[in-house]
Amino acid sequence: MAFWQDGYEGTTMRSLQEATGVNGKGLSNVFGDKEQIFLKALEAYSEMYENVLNDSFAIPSLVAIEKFFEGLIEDQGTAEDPLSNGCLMVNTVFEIDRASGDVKKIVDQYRHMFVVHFSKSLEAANIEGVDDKAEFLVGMLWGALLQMKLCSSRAAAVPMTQQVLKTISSWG
Amino acid sequence: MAFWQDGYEGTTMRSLQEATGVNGKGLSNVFGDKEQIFLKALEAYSEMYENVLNDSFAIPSLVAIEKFFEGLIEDQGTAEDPLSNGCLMVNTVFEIDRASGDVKKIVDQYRHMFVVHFSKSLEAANIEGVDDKAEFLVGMLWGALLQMKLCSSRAAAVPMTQQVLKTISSWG
DNA sequence: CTAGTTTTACATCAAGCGATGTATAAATTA
DNA sequence: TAATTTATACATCGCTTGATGTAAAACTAG
Repeated sequence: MAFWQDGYEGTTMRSLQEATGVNGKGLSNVFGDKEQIFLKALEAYSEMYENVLNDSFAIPSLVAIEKFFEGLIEDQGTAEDPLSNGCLMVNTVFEIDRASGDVKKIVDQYRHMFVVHFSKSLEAANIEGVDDKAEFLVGMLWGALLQMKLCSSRAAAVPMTQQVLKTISSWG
Repeated sequence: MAFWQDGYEGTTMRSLQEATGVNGKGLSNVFGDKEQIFLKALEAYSEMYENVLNDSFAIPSLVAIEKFFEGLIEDQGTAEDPLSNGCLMVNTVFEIDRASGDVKKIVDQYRHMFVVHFSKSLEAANIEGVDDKAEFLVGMLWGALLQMKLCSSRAAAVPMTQQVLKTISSWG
């Protein structure tokens, strides 16, 4: 996705035309202006990760959480590799801070998606302080993503991820 | 600082003129082009935080680390409030990913600054696995910053920060 | 085959950008 | 005070952007 690679400002209508093969007039007629297209892209991204999380947390448990964080630092090498372009939602928050409420809303529900899955897994494991610990885990996720972004290296998040795994196992 | 508030792309030469009161020609003559001005701003920001950290970690200890994280979630309400505009360095990484090596270098040494201070404090407390734990703490810092940014609320980082404090005290 | 409609490719528009040139005002020095 | 240098205010340039208009091409229906 063009927005993922170049950001919102970095993506021009012309580059969108090249990337999609759809003509400029066609893009405008079907989707509307640039912001509308971007919102569609955000929604598509969110849905994609919703499917991924539904899969990872099909059986809510501590093991699911551990597997999730282990997966973070594994070299995926795919187009969806968070390292290559980062998380589109996180990128978006930083780029269009003052953006329309629509963007904020989509990002918020994206964040909430992680909180819910973490909470369910913690609950299933009969752990106390579910809400706080879920927030902690989400924070760790952001930390790992940022660490990888800052260092341009997936390995940079290994030490902190290992510490998280230790903490999680101390809960069980 | 204008770059802090509006980002690199969002800051125009004209807004810089208004903000500084310095004329456009003067800005160009003294600093050079826009990127040079931005690099100067980054360096100034880094130096500012260098002083803050030197102060906070004047006496390297676990207590210093704890105080640092407690300070994160306290309402500062100042112009340097990380919540208002976020961390300039983090913002920069997201905005100009493909930027010149100069930017990357400054951001890297900024990150390193935190690692060093955390490491020294952990060493002073005679804790094993200093390097990994320092990386963990830095990751937690990014996580807290991002959490605050995503939720537009300093309080949003409270649960995870408390968990970090628990983890730290478990080391001591 | 032809008339009507949709899709495509390209041109064009106003606006905003960074950068620079050009006169005027201020300051400094002899 | 007069001459020279420095600093300021404003205009302008070339470029890129998002958006839209226009004309040619492709497709569809009768």
